[in-house]
Amino acid sequence: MMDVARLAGVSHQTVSRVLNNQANVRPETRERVLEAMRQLDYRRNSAARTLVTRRSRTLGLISFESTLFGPASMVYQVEQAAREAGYFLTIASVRSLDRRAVLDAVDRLREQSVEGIVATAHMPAAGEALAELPAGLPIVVVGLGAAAATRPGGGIVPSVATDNHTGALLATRHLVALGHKEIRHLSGPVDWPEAQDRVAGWRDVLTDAGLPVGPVLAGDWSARSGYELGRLLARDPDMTAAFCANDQMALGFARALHETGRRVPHDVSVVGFDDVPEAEFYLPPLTTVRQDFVGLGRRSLDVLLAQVEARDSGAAPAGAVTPTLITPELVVRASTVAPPD
Amino acid sequence: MMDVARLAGVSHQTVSRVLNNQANVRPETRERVLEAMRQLDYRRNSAARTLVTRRSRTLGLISFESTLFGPASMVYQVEQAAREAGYFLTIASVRSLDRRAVLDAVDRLREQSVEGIVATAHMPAAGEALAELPAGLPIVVVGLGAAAATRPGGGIVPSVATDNHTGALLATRHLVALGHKEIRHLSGPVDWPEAQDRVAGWRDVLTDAGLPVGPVLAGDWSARSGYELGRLLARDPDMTAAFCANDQMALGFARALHETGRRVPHDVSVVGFDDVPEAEFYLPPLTTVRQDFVGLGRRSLDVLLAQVEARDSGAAPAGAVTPTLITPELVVRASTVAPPD
DNA sequence: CAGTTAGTTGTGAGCACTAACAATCGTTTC
DNA sequence: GAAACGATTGTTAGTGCTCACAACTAACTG
Repeated sequence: MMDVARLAGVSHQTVSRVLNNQANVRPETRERVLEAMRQLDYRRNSAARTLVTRRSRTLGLISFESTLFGPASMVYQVEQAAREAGYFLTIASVRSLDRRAVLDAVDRLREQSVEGIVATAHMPAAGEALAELPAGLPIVVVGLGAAAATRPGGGIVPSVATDNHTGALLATRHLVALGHKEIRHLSGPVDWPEAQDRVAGWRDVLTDAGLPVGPVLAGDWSARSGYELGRLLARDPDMTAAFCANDQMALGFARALHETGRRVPHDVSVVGFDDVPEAEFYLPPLTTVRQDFVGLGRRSLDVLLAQVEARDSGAAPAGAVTPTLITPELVVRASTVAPPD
Repeated sequence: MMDVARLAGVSHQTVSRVLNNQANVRPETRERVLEAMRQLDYRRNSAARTLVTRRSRTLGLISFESTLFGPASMVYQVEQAAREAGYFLTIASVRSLDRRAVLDAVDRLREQSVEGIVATAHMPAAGEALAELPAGLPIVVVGLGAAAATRPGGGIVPSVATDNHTGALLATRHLVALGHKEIRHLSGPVDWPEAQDRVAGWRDVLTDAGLPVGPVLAGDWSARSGYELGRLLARDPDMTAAFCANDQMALGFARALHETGRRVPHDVSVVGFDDVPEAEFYLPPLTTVRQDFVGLGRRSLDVLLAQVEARDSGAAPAGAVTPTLITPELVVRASTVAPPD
């Protein structure tokens, strides 16, 4: 910085002013400084800046180590939104979602002095861990949904999620409307709030319609788990439709049905959840519930930045923040038809 | 830090020594300091540390904004490897792979004073952009493969990639061995080195076997592009097999064949590339070439850290680094059989 | 018992930057 | 024409940490 100042014939403070786009610098001086910067290929040392301003302009992302479409797109959405707001993004991935792993990740990010954290970590253990955090640290949890966690201060951990309950409603009602009576559900891991909300939505529709509610078979979001549950369920002669907790499980499920001689959709209708880009090209093309992952990412960053800025301007942290829910949308394709006869 | 020192009754320097696990601190003093840290929930200010040591202990990842399985798993692999080596990871995603976008991303990372960059950016424009970087900045490109870029200093941009040529060889030979004569190829975007290498492998096998080499149909890695090319190719009555540039394209391709009444694998055999977790559950389960994404991520970080450490210890940067290639593996499933009659 | 040594702890400077204040200059106002 | 003002630029201090070096302590040597 001194070098730039010397070359431009000004003081380092003027260089700083130019760097931060402050007013009150004569245009020609500004130009001289910019030219000097260009010549020296200067770029500011953000460590020094962070040190003195006490603002790192960095956000942290805690991401469950998953290559599923949802979490993966979240990374990019959040980074892009962060960049547009002038923040850097550091990531901390976690292999498992137990309390310890999540707290470790938070610690790593805190050491980096991030100004806020986006956590795409869903299990209750994760929620609890996050609730334990120092009250000052802005955070938003993606996907916690209705199961919002309360923090020691009494506030709620702000969260943004797809309205999974409504999504499940949409999917199940669609099957009911087609005339199905025996509608099964392949759920995600029972301790994930997302999975729970989808189970609840499915159950609510069946109960309202006076239809039998079968046992819930839980998988782990993977196609393999859908396949394995499918092999089990294929023995159930009454089933004419199934709502799967995500598209991958639906894929595995359809494959298992196919192997056991039951055709999709003629014998069994299948609905997924997510609408991954491939779902349209499955055989048959999958009816599914589309989540707005782009909106989820953007919205969560909005919520986070609101906290960051509130803290920065010394405002009291907003009290009870209600969880933000984003409504998903049913996409009807070829995997669902009326039941046979 | 001063607070900790005061509480433990030592100087700030002793606290620093404990913090950095330096020797020559009496065990009981160390314990006292650690206890004080715990009591105050102290964590070091990494900005100050970076400022004085001139080492940020942060690496940067430039990632093409893609939710494909490969790029997505790379993020986690790299983060994990970085963490284990004691580095933080900052990400900069790019929407498009033109020179400008890539250079912007590099700039953002440099402003963060990252010590090295992993770029999962593949197009020649990206390669060129990276080749222009200041010689001092450690970098590794994932996926550039044989098309290594040279830097102004004369060195080669170090790269780690799947051996795509060999992968294509494996896939195509498999089809030839089954007795196919008319083997088509659906490639990725022609300007991606990965796509080019796969095209070359396919062509080499056909030429060696004296089989006809049809036109190359280029897609964009998406299932949709596979589908669209499939609609076109379905009119080709001679075709009995196709090698697709990735699994998603293979999926779309199979769907198009199905729609036009040609059965996979009975009428047309299909091979993919990647072995995404779902490939095993496609209908039919997909024969494909498995890429070792875990190895790719780890290996690229090894290569990067070697440079970072060399620079740190003042060693001359290694001269001509040969690109590291990781050999993929053929996974035979149900989508390939001998041609009809 | 002085002199050396190794182990441990403390002191001062400086990293690159910004905030706060001080100084300069030309212009306006009365 | 002096005082006041606003715009621009400069000076100083301080951010939390590590490095280099200094200082102290206890043990050992001749």
